[in-house]
Amino acid sequence: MSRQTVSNVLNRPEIVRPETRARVDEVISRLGYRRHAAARRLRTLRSSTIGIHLDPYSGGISGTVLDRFVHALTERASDRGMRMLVYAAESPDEEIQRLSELIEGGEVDAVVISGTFHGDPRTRWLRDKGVPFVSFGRPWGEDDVGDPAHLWVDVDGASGTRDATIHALRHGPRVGFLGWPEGSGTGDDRASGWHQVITAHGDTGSPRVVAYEEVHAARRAAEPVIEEVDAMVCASDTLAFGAYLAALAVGRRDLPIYGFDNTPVAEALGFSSVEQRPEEVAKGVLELLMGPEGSEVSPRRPSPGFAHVLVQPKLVVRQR
Amino acid sequence: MSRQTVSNVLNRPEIVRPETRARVDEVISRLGYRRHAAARRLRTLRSSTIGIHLDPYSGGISGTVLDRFVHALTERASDRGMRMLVYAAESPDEEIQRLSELIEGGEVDAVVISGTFHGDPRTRWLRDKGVPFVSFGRPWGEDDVGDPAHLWVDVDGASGTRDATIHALRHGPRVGFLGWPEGSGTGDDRASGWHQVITAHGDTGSPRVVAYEEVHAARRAAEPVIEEVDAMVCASDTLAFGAYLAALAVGRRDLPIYGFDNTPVAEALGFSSVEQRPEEVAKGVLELLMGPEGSEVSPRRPSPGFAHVLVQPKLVVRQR
DNA sequence: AATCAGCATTTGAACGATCAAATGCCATGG
DNA sequence: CCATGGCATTTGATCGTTCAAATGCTGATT
Repeated sequence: MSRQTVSNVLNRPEIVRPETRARVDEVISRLGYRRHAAARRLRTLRSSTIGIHLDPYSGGISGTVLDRFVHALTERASDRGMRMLVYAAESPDEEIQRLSELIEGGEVDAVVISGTFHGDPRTRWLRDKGVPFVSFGRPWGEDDVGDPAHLWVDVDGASGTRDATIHALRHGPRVGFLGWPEGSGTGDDRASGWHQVITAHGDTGSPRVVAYEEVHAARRAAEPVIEEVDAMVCASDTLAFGAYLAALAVGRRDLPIYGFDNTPVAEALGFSSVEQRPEEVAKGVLELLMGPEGSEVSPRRPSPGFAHVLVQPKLVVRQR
Repeated sequence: MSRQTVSNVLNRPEIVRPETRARVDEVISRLGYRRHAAARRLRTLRSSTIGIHLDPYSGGISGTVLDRFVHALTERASDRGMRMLVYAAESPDEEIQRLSELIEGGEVDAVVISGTFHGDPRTRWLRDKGVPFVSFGRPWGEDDVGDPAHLWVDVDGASGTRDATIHALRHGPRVGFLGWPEGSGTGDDRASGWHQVITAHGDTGSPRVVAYEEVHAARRAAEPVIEEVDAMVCASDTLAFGAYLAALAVGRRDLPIYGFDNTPVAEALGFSSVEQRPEEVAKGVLELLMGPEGSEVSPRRPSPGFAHVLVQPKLVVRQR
């Protein structure tokens, strides 16, 4: 029995005669043989590993979304014979440093980055190096959106707030919006969903207020409008938490509130929230990197139709 | 210039003549050379990688502790020239399956497991295989505690609730405790800290109630006692959240509450909480695996004094 | 001047797998 | 009976690094 036949049984079983294959399989399981990953990597020059950045802990309520995403990705990658290697970096520059160690050392075949912004140096660096990568989050720069060299997966925020707003209108015509200050791609996207539905409904006076991603800032922002609305749609669960406290303070315990991210807090306080579906995002990421079925990172193909995935979020309705 | 000299510059620079070293360094940075990780792993039979399990997302508020721990571990491992590989598994049996792939394939040199329990099959399997591992969390079986073959790092829960209770006594003598049903090592440990302080204080009537780790269960459990206490100490932020809602419901908005884990919710609601200090836990894990300074996983040494690390948590006091 | 110690550097082999090409085997057909 | 083709299996080379041992160099000692 030769090395190569064993190798064939493991990598291309269909070319080995069934009886030979069975014999090899038997010996493999009897001896408990496992092929050595490093030797395989050396020979194939593939690591079958995907790198992913762990954001610095920011302390936010919505931090769980990224963790759920990492988890989902780990599960799905495992199904495709891939491993996930995590790395930490505090700044984009440090991240490029880490990336270059990982890529040039052959430790990862591809990377997943998140929190991309317009003019992100990581994006440029990765593209220049020819490294396969996907970002969780749109680049939010007009030139990049149609660019098939930059693969991305994102959640359709506008669709989420649209659904929330439509549902909120059941409780009355005045549906307020509590969002982030203008200028962030994600924030403006979420605001637009509310705005579309409200204007389509002929409304002009529903209040819109803004606050930074912090519970008490959100509460203060919500207070002036909380008594005059029938429901509040918010850009995040953190903001929704603030709105909840504001409503409580004026005795409107049952004011319908809609958050975003469906965090444990939304569940605990019992307000509705838009679920980002990290599992779907993870699925999209792997499809972009490896194709619909593949078990290795495929070279970037330039078909614009398959460069992006926009996940439809799902409104989770809760009664209080 | 020979291969080996370059290798020496990278691995044992002190044995290379300084001028030669400088020349090699110059060429390395000029060519942007990086050694190929897989080849190194193959030759040394070390992967310089540590595996860590990602728990299935349970939706709890306190899930953030483990994520912070993973993050801290990733940062510190990187400082020591180590990488972190994450894997997912739904059950102990599946986890053993994953572990055996990773270990026997030479993908990891050591693993970190969490949530260990008495008679945990993972522990036994790892020990039988001779795999270096550390658990985050005590095994909670008497025979294992003194066993230097099972390295562990844990947070001193009793110390945390002790600090919280001592602080709570400033607000009055009746300090209640909201914990988990008896039988879990961690839960009983945290309860004991409160109990020690309360009895040392000569108290006999301070109420103790229990609930499962869920906000509304906690709220219902807290309701019957919430009016008769001067403060509440809780075994987790989830429980504390429930106590907070119970206090709010009876108009005791300012009742001092002490949680555990110092999650974003504690910060948002402004109650005190015991911080687990995941960074210290991560530091302890690496010290057990690699020694105080080393840059590779060291063979298990049998000195009982260095088999365990008990991290002192820190009470974060908040005013409302 | 020749020998030797001590250190710096180079050489040959090996880690365990896969790739590409060569070989062996069997049935078929001239 | 031997050549041919097609498929299954084996052989030789290689991936990039480090280990162990050999070699080369320098300066001090005999």
